[in-house]
Amino acid sequence: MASSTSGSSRLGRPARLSQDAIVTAAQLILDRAGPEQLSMRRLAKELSSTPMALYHHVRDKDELLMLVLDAHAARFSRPKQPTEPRARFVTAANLLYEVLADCPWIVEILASDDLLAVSALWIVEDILDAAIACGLSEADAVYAYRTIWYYTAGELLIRMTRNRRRAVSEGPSHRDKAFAKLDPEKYPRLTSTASNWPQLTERDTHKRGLEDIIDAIIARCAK
Amino acid sequence: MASSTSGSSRLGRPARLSQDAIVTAAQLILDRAGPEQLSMRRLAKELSSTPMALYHHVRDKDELLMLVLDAHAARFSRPKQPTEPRARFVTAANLLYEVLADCPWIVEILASDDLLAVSALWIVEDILDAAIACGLSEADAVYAYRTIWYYTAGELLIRMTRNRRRAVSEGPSHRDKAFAKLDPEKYPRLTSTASNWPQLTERDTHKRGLEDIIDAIIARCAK
DNA sequence: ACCTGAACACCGTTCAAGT
DNA sequence: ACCTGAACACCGTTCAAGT
Repeated sequence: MASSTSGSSRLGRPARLSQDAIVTAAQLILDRAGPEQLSMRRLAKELSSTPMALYHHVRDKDELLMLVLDAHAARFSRPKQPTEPRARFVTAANLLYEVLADCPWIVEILASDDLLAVSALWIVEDILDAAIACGLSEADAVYAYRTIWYYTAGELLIRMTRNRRRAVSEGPSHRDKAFAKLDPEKYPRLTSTASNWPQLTERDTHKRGLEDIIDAIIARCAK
Repeated sequence: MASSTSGSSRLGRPARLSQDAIVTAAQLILDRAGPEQLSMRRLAKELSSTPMALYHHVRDKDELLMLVLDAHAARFSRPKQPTEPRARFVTAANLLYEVLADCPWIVEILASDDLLAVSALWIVEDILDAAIACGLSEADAVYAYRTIWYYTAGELLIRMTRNRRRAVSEGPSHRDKAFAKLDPEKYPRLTSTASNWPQLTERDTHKRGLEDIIDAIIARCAK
């Protein structure tokens, strides 16, 4: 009875679904339609299956998101580190950002779990290692990592919500409208800097921020 | 026919609901039950009303959240600033954190809108002003504010999701389990710093991070 | 073991109607 | 003007049943 299908020498009939197929389909939805479009129901539809079939391969939605992050991080290979300690630190920290910057759905994971996909652990490892190479103690290295992580997560969060807004409504954003009716008497600084707020080169700016933070931590820990 | 109720000299009958009452009730739910418990339906129930009645006083849930943030920020009075520029900068930046640190529901707003509640504008104003007093250009002041804001938002986001986790399940967190089965060969730094990760004095640590960031930006912009 | 259909207990929001 | 009930178009997840 088994393996009546032509060519296949596997035992039993193949499962219609697999964790791999589910994760791949989820990534497709996230990339094409955004995180708010990813529901178990829609994912099932995309796979020509039923919502409940998914729960046979994945514990719940949180685990699914974690698996997606894992698959994403696995696509990045661990690069060779510069030898000069500070450059190594900056490179490692920037990589954390680069790995996450292109996936807007990451916020969904941030909001539901720690960021510790197994495939991404080497990023944390490299940052800690670079920090220690710069002369920081282990406790200071952890502190440095955390500062960098907060800065990065915050940037991602804000940028993603701005993108979401833009996608939803084409009109002026809440912030634009708020700026428009600022009282210059009460808020002179906000008024005069208004033209500086529309930001452009986000990636470069983030890297500059990282360098500032790293230099500050090195300087304080050295003295 | 009007004002047949004893004592009241108002015209017409009083509205059963008001924006104020709705916002107050929403704050109560957020403080007592957390952001994931705040739904229009539950809020209506708390007010002995129907979900749809709310929409007469509030455009949608996003606007409601914004109003809640506004009411929260309005409870803080603008403090006197120190005269010394750097101390002013640190104080102003730290205040941004203090205003937000006690409201775990803030993340819900971060994820849905810019943080520009009208009542909170003076915080941004003070940070910009302090930065300029430290000798930064207007463009650099905006950059400094943004760096501080990302750092703060990231900290809030991560801390809040950790609290949420803890509230849901009492068992060891995802991160604790991940640390437990780390391969020391592959991740020596992560392994040896593991004991440094359980963090305690978050508020002090955040302030230290702020000082580091501020010093770095001042230093780079000065040279 | 793997999958299905129906159901549970929710969401935010719209619409047409009531006073 | 203010409020209501019913409905629309969704969620994640559980349960009992099918092969």
